[in-house]
Amino acid sequence: MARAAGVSAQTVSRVLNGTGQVSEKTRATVLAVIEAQGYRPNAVGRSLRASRTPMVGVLVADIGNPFYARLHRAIERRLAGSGFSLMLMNCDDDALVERRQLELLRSYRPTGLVVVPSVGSSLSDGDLQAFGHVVSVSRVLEGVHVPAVVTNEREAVGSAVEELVAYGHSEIAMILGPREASTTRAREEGFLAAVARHPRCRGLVRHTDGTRAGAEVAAGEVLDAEVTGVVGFNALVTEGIVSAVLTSGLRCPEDVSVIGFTDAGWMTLHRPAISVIDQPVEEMGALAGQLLLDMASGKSVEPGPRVVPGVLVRRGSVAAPGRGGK
Amino acid sequence: MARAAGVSAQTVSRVLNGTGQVSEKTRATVLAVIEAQGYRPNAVGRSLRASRTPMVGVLVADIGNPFYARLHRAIERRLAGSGFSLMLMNCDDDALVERRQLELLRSYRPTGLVVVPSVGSSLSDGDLQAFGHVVSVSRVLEGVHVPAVVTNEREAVGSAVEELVAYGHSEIAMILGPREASTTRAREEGFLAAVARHPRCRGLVRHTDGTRAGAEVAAGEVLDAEVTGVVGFNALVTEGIVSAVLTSGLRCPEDVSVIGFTDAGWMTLHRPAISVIDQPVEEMGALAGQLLLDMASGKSVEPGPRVVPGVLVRRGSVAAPGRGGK
DNA sequence: CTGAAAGCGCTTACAG
DNA sequence: CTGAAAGCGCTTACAG
Repeated sequence: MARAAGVSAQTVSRVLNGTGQVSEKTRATVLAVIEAQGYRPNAVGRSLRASRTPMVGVLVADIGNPFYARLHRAIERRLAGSGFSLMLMNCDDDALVERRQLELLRSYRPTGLVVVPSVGSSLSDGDLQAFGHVVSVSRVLEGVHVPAVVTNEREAVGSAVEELVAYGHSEIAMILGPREASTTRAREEGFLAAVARHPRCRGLVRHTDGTRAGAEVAAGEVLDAEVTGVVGFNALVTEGIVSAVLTSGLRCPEDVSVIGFTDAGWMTLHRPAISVIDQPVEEMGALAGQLLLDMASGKSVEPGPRVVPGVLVRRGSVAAPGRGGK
Repeated sequence: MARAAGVSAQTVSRVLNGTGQVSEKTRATVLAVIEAQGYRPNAVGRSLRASRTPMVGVLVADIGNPFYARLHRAIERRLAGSGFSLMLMNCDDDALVERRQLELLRSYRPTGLVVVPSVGSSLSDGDLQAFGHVVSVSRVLEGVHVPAVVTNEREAVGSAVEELVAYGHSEIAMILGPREASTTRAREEGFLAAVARHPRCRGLVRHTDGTRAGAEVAAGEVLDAEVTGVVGFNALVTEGIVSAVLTSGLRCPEDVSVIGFTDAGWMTLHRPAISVIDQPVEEMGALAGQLLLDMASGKSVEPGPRVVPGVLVRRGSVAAPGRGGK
């Protein structure tokens, strides 16, 4: 390349990076040759020299979950034009796979990492410091000091409980995810705290593996227990709840009210449309991307959570409890 | 690292790669120091030397579409343990973004590329040869000679038509995606060919932008035209069709039968459950990964399509046409 | 069995 | 304004 233009490699480098002084004539020649040859600078050489790759790893628990797909897209959008590329990795919510994926990522010397820790993740500050800049999203790692982007889980779930109570429900349940997930604990606490605010109200809680099938079983049991309102842990669990309502022969919302967590396309398609606590995924991804850009540009960024509000979207799946009530 | 173990860099290299001869004693020392330091070889240095990065780019049209998320996961699974990492990129079905993403990817000198071309993609053989090994999936690029993994679109859509005809439908429609997509053309041909096999059958076809909103409008028009059976182009379009059926006040399957294309979780949740032509996404991803591994290992791989069968999954959304029929 | 030398493509001082 | 030199971390011959 440099030879074809009749100049040295570092002159090409100067033209490409806009550093140092280059005569207008030389610059034009170099740019012409670049164009003619379809030359593209080798990012590997550049990274070796810089000892950092302009790449941000994104490790999520389950790429099949639309929430994470939307999150990836939002981060990508925020980082567009910054020169960073994204390397998306999936760990199937397996702590061992997570560790293996991070090892692989680390070998590329990335500039940063956005991580949604797996359930039962054993990641420590020590593991993460090799990544330079780390932001965690949605789930929080115990004892790890990195900036985190999270939803106001407790308040958001609380607003779902208040909605059910306002409609007159007193026997309500929440179908949760795995005990080990920080989101499960936060949403459970929010649920129980909100229920406790209403003396006549009784709250039932079930933990599941977070799959549709698991949630369906748990929801079936809860419905047998004469509950009239059910809150879902996430979109998949909400699928399981709706499925259980259908197979139990109960009607929604006449017999059972349902509120989901995290919006999904099918929720507006279902009859009744499913009311839901929606998480601002785009905002969360953009914020995570911004935090990473700040850190990468040397700004000091405090560790700890950035809380983003979940919002109750009212549709048709909540009504006054009528089950056995007439 | 090498210094800490009291050996030269290339001895460490030999231990790490299992090449050449290393005494058992030296090997043990080196491994101990690697372990103690948490040393991880720098993939960048290795790639620079090899002039190829052990990385496979995966460029999809829309990461928010669960089909592509499942595809990515299947490719990842097939490539697990091969030493290749995946770099997932999204182009939002925009040919310009696609080109930009590929430029970025190219700067990393990846070993291969799996691409689902964007609608209206202008990619040529010339653009793609910089990637060494390329496999296209789902959509096919006109005039580009690479191995491709595709569904038997025509036959699969044909089987949906046959199903409707077998139930007695004669006025049927298909809501398609964008004209420029190869999948649209193939599915349209399959639809029209199957309809043509039945003289009493009339087939109506509508092109859309492939979004739920666009499909909803088109499906609404088609339902006004007294069609009794509708076939969807993909999962999102099928959402639009189901939504249009709901808002039109018609009942499925009593008034209108619906068959989707590409399975999605909500389809079993909807009442009636939606019958669908399912694509074997896992198989497609595994095959794409396999083709790439074959090419990377120097096997000669013929360009051209590998056809994988779509399968009709019968659920509850098809019945005999009753609309105005009694 | 092990090390010194060279080079992958780039950028950062340093000379001129 | 431009180039020769050095070095990022690795691996591939080549000596010993």
